[in-house]
Amino acid sequence: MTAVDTNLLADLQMRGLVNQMTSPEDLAQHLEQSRVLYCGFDPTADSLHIGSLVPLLVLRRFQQAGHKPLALVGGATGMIGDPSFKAQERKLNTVDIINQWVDRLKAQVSAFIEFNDQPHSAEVVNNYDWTKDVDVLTFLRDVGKHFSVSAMIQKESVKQRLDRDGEGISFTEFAYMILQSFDFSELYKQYHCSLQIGGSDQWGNITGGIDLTRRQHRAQVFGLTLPLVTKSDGTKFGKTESGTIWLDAKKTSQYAFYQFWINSADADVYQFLRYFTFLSETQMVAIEEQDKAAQGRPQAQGVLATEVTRLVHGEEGLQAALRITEALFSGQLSQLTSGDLQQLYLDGMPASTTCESELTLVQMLVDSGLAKSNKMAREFIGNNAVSINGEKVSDVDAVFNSTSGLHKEFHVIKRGKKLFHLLRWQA
RNA sequence: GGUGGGGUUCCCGAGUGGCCAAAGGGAUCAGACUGUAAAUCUGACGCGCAAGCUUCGGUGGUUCGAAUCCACCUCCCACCA
Repeated sequence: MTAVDTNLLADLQMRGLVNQMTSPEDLAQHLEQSRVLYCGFDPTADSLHIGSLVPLLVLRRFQQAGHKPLALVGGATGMIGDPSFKAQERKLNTVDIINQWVDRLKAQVSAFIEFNDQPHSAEVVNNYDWTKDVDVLTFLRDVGKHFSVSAMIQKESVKQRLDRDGEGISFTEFAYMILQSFDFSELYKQYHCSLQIGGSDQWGNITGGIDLTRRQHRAQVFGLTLPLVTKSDGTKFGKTESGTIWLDAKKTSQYAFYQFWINSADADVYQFLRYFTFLSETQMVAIEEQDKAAQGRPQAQGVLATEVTRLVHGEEGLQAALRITEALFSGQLSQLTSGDLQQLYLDGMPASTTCESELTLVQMLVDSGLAKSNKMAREFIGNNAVSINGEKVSDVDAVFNSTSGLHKEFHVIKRGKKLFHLLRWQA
């Protein structure tokens, strides 16, 4: 029997990672032995985003404490679409696309949990495997019969949708809850899985699964939900001006990822350390104390960005992000060597190459995506928001060519305080 | 299938023949102040240097002129069956 860390629940609570759980005392006792738990991830895009980071890391926390995590990829549920707390019915994606996404998610999810020869080695499962061959009649008789529609419409997760004027819900989405419940029951049967974790919006779906498992297998299983990550200013966590922060480095570079965390607000950063890092409570308290005592910029954002970037992108990814950050925010651009700039290019700094012999500043801004239109580009220049290689440029008609660049090859374009682009002239 | 109500610029939401590129709010962006914060203040926020051009679910029509009127289509919602 694997040794189990019985402090796990206390640690999760200290971190604020417990939103709700079913029968807390029984669960605490249940977790005194190594158990199997699962969390589902639906393929709603070709990558997970940082919204899934909390559950992924909690799976890891459970595994470190000696439990066996199952990462469920929703090949079946992803075809339906979870209506929980969604304001509108969603468009269905094609089967082909969903299947591609399933493969990507499998790979992504695997990076957060350990696969080894231990009894609590992680596994990735796909609910399509046990759903695809269930025919409608069997499903309705064996599964659907256990659900009461009047109970289902009482669930908070769909209630507001039903109450909301101008919106409705299709039977397809309404049935999602049943599918997810079936997963839990099935995983209990196959793996003796006795705990499901998920975001707070999953409470209704999880309790549905607990009920079904009890009815089908006369077994007590548990649910635990994690808090929704919120920001103190009320804006949505995980979005920036440039969009969603993805876990896939091809969609959000390590540098952009690192930058996201370093821009965390003071009011949020200490909570984020608890959510997203594995630092001990003493370490985190020490950081907070020191920041309070010190004047000026706190260190917490740096610690957070470093820890999370390393968790998601590994040591190499972190170093790449740090090199770019260092060069852009604390170094003198003009002192970078040609090699340094090459490295930034390789590290994934936003960059492009041009073959033109010369370009106006306006064109450079638009081509690099730093300005959406010529008009905006002009406005930025007029506002004194643009600099090239560290020098402010306020001339709307400015023109550049390769010889005006660093090492006759590179222009570092900066718009505003934080957005950079590396333009490289093709020889 | 029937009846009624809707689809406005990123979002919410005004606008029911010209004064409408379209109120207001939110989000977002830039500048100042700062710590690559917060708060605050200023400005921008369809495209175009401009003249002007392209938008209000789609297509056609009425009109000197349409987001606004008409026809058809399409999608959504509610109720009834």
